[in-house]
Amino acid sequence: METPDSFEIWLPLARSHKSILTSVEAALKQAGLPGLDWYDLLWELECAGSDGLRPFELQEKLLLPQYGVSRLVDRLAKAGLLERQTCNGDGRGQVLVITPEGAAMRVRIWTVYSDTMQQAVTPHFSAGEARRLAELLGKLLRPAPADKI
Amino acid sequence: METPDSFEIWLPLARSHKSILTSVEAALKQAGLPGLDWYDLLWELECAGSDGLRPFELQEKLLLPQYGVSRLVDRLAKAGLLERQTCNGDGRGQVLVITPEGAAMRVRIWTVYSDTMQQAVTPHFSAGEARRLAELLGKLLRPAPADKI
DNA sequence: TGCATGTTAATGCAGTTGCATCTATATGAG
DNA sequence: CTCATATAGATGCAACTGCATTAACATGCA
Repeated sequence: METPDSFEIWLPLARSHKSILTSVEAALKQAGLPGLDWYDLLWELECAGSDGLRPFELQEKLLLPQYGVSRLVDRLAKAGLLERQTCNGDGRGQVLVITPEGAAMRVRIWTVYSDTMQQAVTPHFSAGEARRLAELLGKLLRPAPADKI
Repeated sequence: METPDSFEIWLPLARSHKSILTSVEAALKQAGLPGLDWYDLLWELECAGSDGLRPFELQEKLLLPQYGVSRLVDRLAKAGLLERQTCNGDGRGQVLVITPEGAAMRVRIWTVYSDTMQQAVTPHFSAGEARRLAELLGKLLRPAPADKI
């Protein structure tokens, strides 16, 4: 039995990612809701609570480039979903805090997001398979064991 | 032991996808090569050989919207990597055929793509894990068993 | 044949992204 | 304190994307 090369992982990963993402974004658009980039940002802000987050912290959490965060934040702020507060202690920076409207929007997105996702993923797996897949995908995220690089 | 919900699959899937994709695109840019969208198109054309492919066939294979293919093809054509041939039998359509330059470019991209991918994926898994992960991801692509929808 | 309907592909426009650069503030050495 | 350097965030411009629409051809039916 052969060792699969990395493309036998990457290829289905990329394709299923694209296909699921397309479904979810279509469902959100259908519902007149903003896309997953907004959701992800709102989620992080909501987790951070009233302490808020600095843009550069979002950058790390969301794996976005600096200007990506800058503009995304701009749009969410214009939509009233977050508030920019001046950062005492660092005059260059700012602190981003979710508004009640932002939190409400996150929930609205969530209902559609969650639903579509469930339909796209669940039917393909038994409980055991799902658990194993989640576990294996987790390994892809964590830093690789030092001896294998 | 609990059944994981679909997000325990989607979340690491989305994150690892983004992170791997970013690595590969960065490596390609670094090497002065075009991105993966160009690669994917060239690959399909090369597979199709001298028969070529119709744009709407690419659309299905690449999971791209119609206008996406139209413009991507435009760019590749301008770069001389494919040729548009008139389609005898359907005056609306055209047949896209890869040029020798296109095939050469595909190989150049491949060396970087393949290399970066290998580094991003391989260290995380044993051979058995890799095989299992590839298998499970495959299930996500194929249509779900009818009785589970 | 003549016309209604469907299919293939292109495109104008507005919104978004990537890249490079820029401003403003912070930090540390002398 | 003063200057060099580093960091936080914004922005101009060109390229790209999504959406809606359009043009050109195909197909089927009266």
